[in-house]
Amino acid sequence: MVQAKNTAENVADYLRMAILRGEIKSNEPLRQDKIALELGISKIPIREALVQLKAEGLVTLHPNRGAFVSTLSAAEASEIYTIRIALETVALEAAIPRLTPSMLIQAENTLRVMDVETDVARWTELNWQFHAQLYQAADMPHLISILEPLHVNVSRYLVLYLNNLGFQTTSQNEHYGILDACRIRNATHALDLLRVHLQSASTTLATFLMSEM
Amino acid sequence: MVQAKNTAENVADYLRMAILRGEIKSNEPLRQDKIALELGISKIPIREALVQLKAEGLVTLHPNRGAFVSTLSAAEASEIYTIRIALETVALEAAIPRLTPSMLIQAENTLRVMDVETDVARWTELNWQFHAQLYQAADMPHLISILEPLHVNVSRYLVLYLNNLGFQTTSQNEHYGILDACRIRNATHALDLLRVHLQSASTTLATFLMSEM
DNA sequence: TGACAGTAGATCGTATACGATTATACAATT
DNA sequence: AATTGTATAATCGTATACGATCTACTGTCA
Repeated sequence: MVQAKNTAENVADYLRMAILRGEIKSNEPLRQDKIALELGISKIPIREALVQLKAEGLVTLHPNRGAFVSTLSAAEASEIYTIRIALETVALEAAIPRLTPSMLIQAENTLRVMDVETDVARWTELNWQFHAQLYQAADMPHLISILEPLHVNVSRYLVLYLNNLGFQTTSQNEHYGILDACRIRNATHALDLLRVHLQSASTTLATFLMSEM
Repeated sequence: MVQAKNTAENVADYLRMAILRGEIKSNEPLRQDKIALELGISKIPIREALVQLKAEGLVTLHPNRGAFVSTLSAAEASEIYTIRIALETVALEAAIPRLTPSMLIQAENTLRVMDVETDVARWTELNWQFHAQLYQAADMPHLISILEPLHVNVSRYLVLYLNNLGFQTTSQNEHYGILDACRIRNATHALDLLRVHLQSASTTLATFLMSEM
């Protein structure tokens, strides 16, 4: 059954996408009246959407002053990756013995699509899709629901420099390596590769964030 | 600066406490009109509070049907503890080299208060306070903000059987052990004790939840 | 000139009102 | 008896309206 979404959830999706695609930049205010006018609705569902986005870490709410797109400091980015490494290794470890052949094929298909995807925002979506497909087998929905916003929160910065470097190629090689290790059920190796994969993304992002500020 | 809270946040605090103290039981509906009448306010801030509590995992929202206090299955409880073990060991490891003497004394004071606390709801609050005091030194606010709702979400079940067993005594012994290991900066030992501590809480809770359902 | 008070406009926060959706009770039908 | 249909009540969702708060600007006074 597909849950019918109310207006607030649709607004949250709309704003999340706008933030992710960089259409609304860091520290920019999200004016309730303005968004309401834009979407042709009232402020009520927008306020609820903002509470939701606050929980995801995408916006910061200042009482009586409004909502602002949150900024990620280098320290915060590194903290998020530390959390991701801790949780994603747990997820992958639990997943590996449960991965079915069809799951592995689906994950590989995602990588194939990523190989030829040029839109960076879409590429980061697929990036999470690949990881999530593997973690799905762990059957830990709560863990996934914690990981997803963490991924979203850093990926909006990743898109800013993805074009420049050979990051995508390196990242893809690491992805194929992880997938191969999963296929032969070599958990130790898969976890090592995943740690290196996330760690390298972490340092790349931290370096980028420091150079910007 | 102490953030001035708006009505929605106060409502969230009020409802969270009511759920935690068992005044509103699992699966019970949270009627917007009823709560609004009770508190003498309108539904608008209540709806925002419910979105917040949904993010914390305390309530489940069904579109057009209302909000209900969420239930924890044995599987979900065990998943939450798996997440907590992964994250709390990371936090404690980062914290140990940074713990100051005054922090250690404050944590010990919390344990002393717990020794004589008879109200179980208050005891679980202090329990989290003890853990959080240690983790604070890690300087990882995002990690703490993920851990807190996880702790809150299981503690409302812990209070249901805390009275019966010798759980509190065992738990306190483990707490003092962890604190001692922190004091002598023996990270390996502290992490081992923490893992055992959480694991035993996990199995106790899982057993309890299965016997209830 | 610089600090401050006062005011106007922008924006937020929430009470009220009402249409939309869902639940309930009960009659009609098979 | 079980099922379907319908009226009614309960509840949710959101638009509108307005008071409260904040921001920016202006003019006053030292």
